[in-house]
Amino acid sequence: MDLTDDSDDMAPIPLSQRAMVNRSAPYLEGLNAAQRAAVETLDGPVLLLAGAGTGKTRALTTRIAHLLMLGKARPGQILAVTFTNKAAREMKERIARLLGEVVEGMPWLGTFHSISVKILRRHAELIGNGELHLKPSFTILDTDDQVRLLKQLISAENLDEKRWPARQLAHLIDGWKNRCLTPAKLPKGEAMSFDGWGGRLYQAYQDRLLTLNAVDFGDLLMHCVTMFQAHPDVLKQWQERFRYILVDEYQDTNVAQYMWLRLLAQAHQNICCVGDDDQSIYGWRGAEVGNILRFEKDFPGAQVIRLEQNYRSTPEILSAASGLISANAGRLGKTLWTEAEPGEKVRLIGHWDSEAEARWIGEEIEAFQGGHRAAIGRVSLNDIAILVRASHQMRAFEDRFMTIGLPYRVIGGPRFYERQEIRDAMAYFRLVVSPADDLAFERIINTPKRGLGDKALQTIQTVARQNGVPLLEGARVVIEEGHLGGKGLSNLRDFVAGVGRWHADALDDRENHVGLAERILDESGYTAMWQNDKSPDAPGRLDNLKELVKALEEFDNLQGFLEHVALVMDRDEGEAAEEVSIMTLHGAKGLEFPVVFLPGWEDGLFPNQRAMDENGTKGLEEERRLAYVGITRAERLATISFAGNRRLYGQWQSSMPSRFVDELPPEHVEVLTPPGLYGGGYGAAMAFAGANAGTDMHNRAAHADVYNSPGWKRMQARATERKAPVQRKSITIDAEPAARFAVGDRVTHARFGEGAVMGIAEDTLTVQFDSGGFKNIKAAYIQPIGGTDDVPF
DNA sequence: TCGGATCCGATTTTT
DNA sequence: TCGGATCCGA
Repeated sequence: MDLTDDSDDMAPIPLSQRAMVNRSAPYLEGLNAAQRAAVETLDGPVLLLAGAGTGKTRALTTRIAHLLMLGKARPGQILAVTFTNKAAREMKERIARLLGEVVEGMPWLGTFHSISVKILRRHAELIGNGELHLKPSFTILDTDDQVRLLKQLISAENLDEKRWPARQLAHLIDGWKNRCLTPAKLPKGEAMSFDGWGGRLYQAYQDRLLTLNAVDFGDLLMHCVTMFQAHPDVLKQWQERFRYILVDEYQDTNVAQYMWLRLLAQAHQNICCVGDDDQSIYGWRGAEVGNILRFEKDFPGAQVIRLEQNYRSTPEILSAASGLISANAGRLGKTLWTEAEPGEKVRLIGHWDSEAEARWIGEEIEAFQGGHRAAIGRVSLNDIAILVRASHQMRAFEDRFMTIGLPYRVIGGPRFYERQEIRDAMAYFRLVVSPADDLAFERIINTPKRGLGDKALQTIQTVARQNGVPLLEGARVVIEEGHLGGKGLSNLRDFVAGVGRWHADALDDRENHVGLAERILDESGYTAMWQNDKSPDAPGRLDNLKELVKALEEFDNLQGFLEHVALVMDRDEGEAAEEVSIMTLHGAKGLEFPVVFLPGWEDGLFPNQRAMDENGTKGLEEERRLAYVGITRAERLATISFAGNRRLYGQWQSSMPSRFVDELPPEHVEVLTPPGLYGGGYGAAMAFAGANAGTDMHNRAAHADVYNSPGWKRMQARATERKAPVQRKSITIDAEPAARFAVGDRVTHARFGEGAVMGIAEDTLTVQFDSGGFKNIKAAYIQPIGGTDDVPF
């Protein structure tokens, strides 16, 4: 990447184009009043509250086009931030379309991370710890490398991996960096995390990153913010550059991103944040709804524009979703409306078990294909989505659809660049391009098996450290000085010689990098490793490797490819075939489908038990927003379902319909009679009871009486005689101080059973359950044994 | 060093 | 149930 050339950023729009704008602005036609205001209120802070399906992306991209056309800013002076690469790509395409491909790209339209990288590369030397400084060529560590590095540091401190798992530490560090905090600045309770080792390991980790000239994802944002804070002159330069700032999905910003934005927006104050507090579903990874709620305080004089006309869904779907979300407190409040023709009510159906649920949905989809639903019209499989809360729910559908031969695609599985074989191959390329990449070296030194295990690696590491050189260099010394013997030695010699040879070839301009990549994989024996592998997925992996090599064609050299992959970890989504989409609710955000199935609405699964245990009312509300997101994905028909019994971890568990079912406004919901329950309540009830009796007798939850659940009663009542539904207030559990507990107390939890309190932090208890394992749970969900406190559970 | 046996734990996931 | 991490014997 060229670090100095700004000419592209600053290219003005050709005069002729601007002249055209003065005559007319065709892209403004067809916008409603609110959208138009969102586009034309250009100066000063703007908060755009855009409900689901209200044309937010259109408003946002038109706004950018308008800025350019009016000559308010050149492309290089507009900062537009998204959360995913996909969103950034889509925005670029839309802008190009609006402008008739006038503007050559938007250099500062991208994700928080990709933009931070561009900024950091120009000021890398300002980041450091006094002795060591980052170099502009720094590499970006992904989560996998991050964890491996932490593992090393943990064992270097002689800590037990079991008690202090690297993954958990990585998660903690992420959380700190999300908030631009170092362990020293953490609030009291948190500072002790990882048993007091957190701070020390954090320091060691950051130092190690500097030595490796690497940053992790969290650093990208945090370094930017700290750098801006420490160097006002640099900050000023960037503030002046970005005359207009736009932020998509503002409700998903975390504290670090919020600080980053505030710093950059301070000079011009032309910041337009677009978001929907009702669609904030990423609290668990650091998103702060508070950012959107206090926008007006942060930017005094901010204009708030609401986009409330929905263009996506039928009135029934919209009303059902609105009714549900109204149970949440502290919303900014929007009233979505639509001019769309009435359609079908949201359908609700209960099933005996998860298999029946999958079977029924499969049959429904087949019926659509047969064109049996005139009200909806012809539906292609691509128009249908099944949105689940947890990915383990997907299996039932995959199994069923496989048997009946219904084509489906699972969206969101392991990404292309996260697959083992791809990461291995990438490590080879990384090592060839930068021989000092120790993490890459460690990953592939014994892949394929070269008889170089832990012992050999340790020897190399020791020698490398003694000589102060990278591992590859250390390996050379090991060979020369003969610290290793036998087969390992000769294999190591071949490996080191190979890397040296490929490295030289990579520097040779005449060598084609695609051919080189192929040769690396062949000569190293990596391809052969999978060819000899008998497992059923080996052929697929070989295909993936071929695809990887093919992807290289689009780049000038290996270096450029690696730079791209570190940040843009996306793969092509084959849209060619007719397939039903199966994905998680989180994965469905921002998408829309004519027909949507929402299975698994059972208490414990959705709302998810753990979300409620760990975050109390807050967690429940986030689950409810997730339900809202789910329903609002549907354009014409939404079908919610729940199952009385579900196989979880190989055991049958029965559960009650979700409390969200009770919160749906009855007038917009049609209750369907489950297929197995024709012929009267008794037979059906017996079937249910039988299923319950057959489950684990020791599991108290298994005996929960499905028929006493309000959701179920209501279903029965309405299916037979259309009585007014039993209205139940949703259970709200206020965060309760943990004061009534002390460490060592015996306690009980509705799901996990009995245990002992091991730690207390604010209103959260760490409990070791007799069934094994620690859990962090809000005190409100825990009952002291022998106590009389009434816990609503 | 490597492979098979065994034990453990199990949301959501982008960059 | 199933995938992984870990343990242990050859």
